[in-house]
Amino acid sequence: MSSPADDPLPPHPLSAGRSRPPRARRSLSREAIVTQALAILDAEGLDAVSMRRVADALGTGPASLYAHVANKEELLELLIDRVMSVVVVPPPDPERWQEQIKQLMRDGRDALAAHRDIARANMGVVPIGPNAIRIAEGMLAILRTAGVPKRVAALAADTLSLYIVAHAYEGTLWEKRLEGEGAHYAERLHDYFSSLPPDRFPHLSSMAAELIGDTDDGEERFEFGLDILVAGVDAAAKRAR
Amino acid sequence: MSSPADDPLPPHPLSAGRSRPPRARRSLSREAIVTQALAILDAEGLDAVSMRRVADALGTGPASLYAHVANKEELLELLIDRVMSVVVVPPPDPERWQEQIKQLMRDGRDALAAHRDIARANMGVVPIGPNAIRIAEGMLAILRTAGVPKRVAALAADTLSLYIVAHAYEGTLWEKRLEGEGAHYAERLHDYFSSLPPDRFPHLSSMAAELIGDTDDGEERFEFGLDILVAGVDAAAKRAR
DNA sequence: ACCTGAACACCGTTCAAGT
DNA sequence: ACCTGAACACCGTTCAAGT
Repeated sequence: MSSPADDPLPPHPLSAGRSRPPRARRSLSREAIVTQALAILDAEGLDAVSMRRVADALGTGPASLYAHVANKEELLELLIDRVMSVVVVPPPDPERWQEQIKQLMRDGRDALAAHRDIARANMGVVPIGPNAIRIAEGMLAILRTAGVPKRVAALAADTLSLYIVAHAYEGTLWEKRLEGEGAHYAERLHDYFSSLPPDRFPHLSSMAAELIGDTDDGEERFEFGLDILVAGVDAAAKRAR
Repeated sequence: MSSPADDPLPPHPLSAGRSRPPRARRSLSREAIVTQALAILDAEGLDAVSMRRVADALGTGPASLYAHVANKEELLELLIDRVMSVVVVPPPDPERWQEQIKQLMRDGRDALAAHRDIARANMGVVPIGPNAIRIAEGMLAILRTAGVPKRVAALAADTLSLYIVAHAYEGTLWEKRLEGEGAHYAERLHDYFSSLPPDRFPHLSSMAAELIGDTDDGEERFEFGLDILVAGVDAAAKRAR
């Protein structure tokens, strides 16, 4: 998960005697800090990504990071943008706009899901990094090219982004419960719903199976939301025209 | 914002000489702890709700709380359930199910919005308290009575709940930015989008006004999502039948 | 300009000891 | 059974001092 281009290299042997740049080697950089934060995120999860842990992994103290990032919030914004860099946006095709929107949303969800509970950090942030705006531009391009009015497209982009992040976050929570409380977590939840008094909770008690679903129905739940949202945007666009 | 019924009362004068219950007065209780946590939440926000602050406000140390709540997560779950207690669920009316769902979602959003950034805590939790299951039962009752199939109703309840919490949380973030960076935050964001190079970001740069909206268009954004989601559930239900 | 050690003001949780 | 003081192992951030 390391990004070799970001690692500081040892001095190149052929440049040994040559004139050095005026200031000594910069052992830290934004890139190196974000790369190290990503490694910790992937290995141990978001809670392990502290200024102290990142600094420690870089062989320095937490105060040193503040020469390169304003604070932890900025570090997390940079980390999110790094994670989002893998999402590619397609050239808009008005004939297939609904499928293009869905695929972009799946890709965004996958990018977040590939890095533990990074989605939790994304919840608390107005994403404004280079990749965030690149993806937002791509989503707006698909909607506008398909004839969705400006205001509807803007509202839709907002709602769709919210759904991606919220669903990715919900998925990590589910995983956390499963690993934390053993594989019987879903089973215990199912039993709890089933055991509710049917006179007061007729629906909850009889719908335990549907509410819990399989252990691995996150994909179906995500697609259900995708269908609903994209169909809703289509309807809103037609209404607005 | 205090709930007098939860405050420990001084000994009643008429009961002065009577036989006391076997153990000394219990100065702490779940109810008192949650009430104090709610007061701190309302006064200073979620970040101020720490075990130490709550204990301090109750005149004791943090360790004392652990006799009544398992950990901070449980305290936050109890707090969320307290906040949700104001939401009332209507008797299902199949003729008006879409409006009933929307109103229930507005009420849930309002309950969260009335207590600072409590929505952030709600993001990280599978709500299972008495009020959470009461509201879930009410939502499922509306959907099922209107003829929505079980599986669709279960998926819809999940997606709708996610939207309520995610939108409430997004709203608190916006407020935090506005108060933290002054009223010019929206203006600066608008200028940033406008200033993006139009050749690379034609849509973002030309849609700044639509994307930022008025300072107070949270209500419109929420209603937009409500329309889309409820219409989408209706379509999915019809497809499934 | 960049980096550092040390400190400040906090966290959640545990545990032995008290009543 | 309930409560407590003290400690453990952490946090993010600041600041004077170094180079």
